Amino acid sequence: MEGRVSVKELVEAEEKPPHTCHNNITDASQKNDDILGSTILSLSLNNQQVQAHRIEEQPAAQLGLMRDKLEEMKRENQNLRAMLSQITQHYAALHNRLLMAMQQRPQQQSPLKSHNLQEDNEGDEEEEAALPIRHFLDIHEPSASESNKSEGLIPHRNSITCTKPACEANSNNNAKNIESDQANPCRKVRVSIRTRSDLSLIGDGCQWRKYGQKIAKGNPCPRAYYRCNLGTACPVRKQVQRCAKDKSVVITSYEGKHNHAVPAAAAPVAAATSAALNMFLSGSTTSAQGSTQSNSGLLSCAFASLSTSSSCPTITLDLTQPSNQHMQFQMSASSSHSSHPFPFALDGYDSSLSAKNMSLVDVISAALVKDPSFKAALAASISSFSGATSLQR
DNA sequence: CGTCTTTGACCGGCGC
DNA sequence: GCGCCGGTCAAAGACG
Repeated sequence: MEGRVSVKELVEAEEKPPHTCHNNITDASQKNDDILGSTILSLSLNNQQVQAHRIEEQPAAQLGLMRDKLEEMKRENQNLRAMLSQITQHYAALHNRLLMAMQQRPQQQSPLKSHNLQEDNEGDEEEEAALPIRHFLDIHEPSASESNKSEGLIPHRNSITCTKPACEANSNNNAKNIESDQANPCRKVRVSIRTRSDLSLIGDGCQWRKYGQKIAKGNPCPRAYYRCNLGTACPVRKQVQRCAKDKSVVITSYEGKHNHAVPAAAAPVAAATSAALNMFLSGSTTSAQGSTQSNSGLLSCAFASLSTSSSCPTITLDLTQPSNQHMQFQMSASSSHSSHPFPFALDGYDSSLSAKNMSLVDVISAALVKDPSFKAALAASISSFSGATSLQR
């Protein structure tokens, strides 16, 4: 049924600006209207044919079937319209917040002033609501030493966070970093995908250029560094390393968001990572106003326990769990002891897929197609994750 | 010859 | 201040 909005379309829509998303759903709604029209037309044509040929058997049953289909499509149309209005509302709210943030930004040009301002305004909800970007920059507290060493994951450094008095002396350097990171805030969150594969590099549809390799401490397997080779100066980077504990497990970590159109083959992975980043960002802004939906208590607790050794937030999609035929979805802060499985399981996901050396695209596509709630759960968990991070402040 | 990979050097952050 | 470590750079080599 070409008028229906597929999971892939929704995922792609997530990456696009709200107005594009709006247009997509409007288009889909229009498509459904068209289909409704053509169905009614074919229904009447069928009726004419039925009358013309005087077919006595089955017309009633056939008519009833088509009426059912019509009703189903009407319901779907209503759902789409509801989604459309919801997205319109969300877009308006986000747009307002963006405008507020833009208005406030000129006041924080001096980083030292900004830092002091942050301290001075603790508890001032109105002020915090107006500074979503700084919220995002401040919530990440890297800890280089306590990283996810057992899994071969490394913390992402954040030169912005300034918690030590000595750090204030370097506020000029931090100013540069703040500027650069505001220009590229997407590198704050890492999306890590664990898959079981014999291949050294799992295809994900994108074109990568290797720019380095290191043997990290605590893991004899080398870690390879890749940079996205599509588009000009694409900020997306990826790290590939085998798990120290289980060498059949490949950990692929993505950082950043593509600044160009990704090939269709890479869309599922790009969408998963991009959606994670987008929702982390939007969740962060939402949490600034204290209205984050904290619908994942376990997850919030998991992150809340990280307050002492928090580091680069990592969203882990574990596609290696063969035991329960579920896809494990967890979020961590690059700290093995503090990462807890997220209580979401994707029913029907065949974990044997990953054992067949499928590409990440295949695995994630399968996951997204088999259960659309996967994406919804991803969104919800990220929202609560970012909500929890702001609560730590 | 152009592109990609390899690999040692370098840089910056962090802990002691 | 020093050493460790993760991340990045860039020259050299490999490959088609």
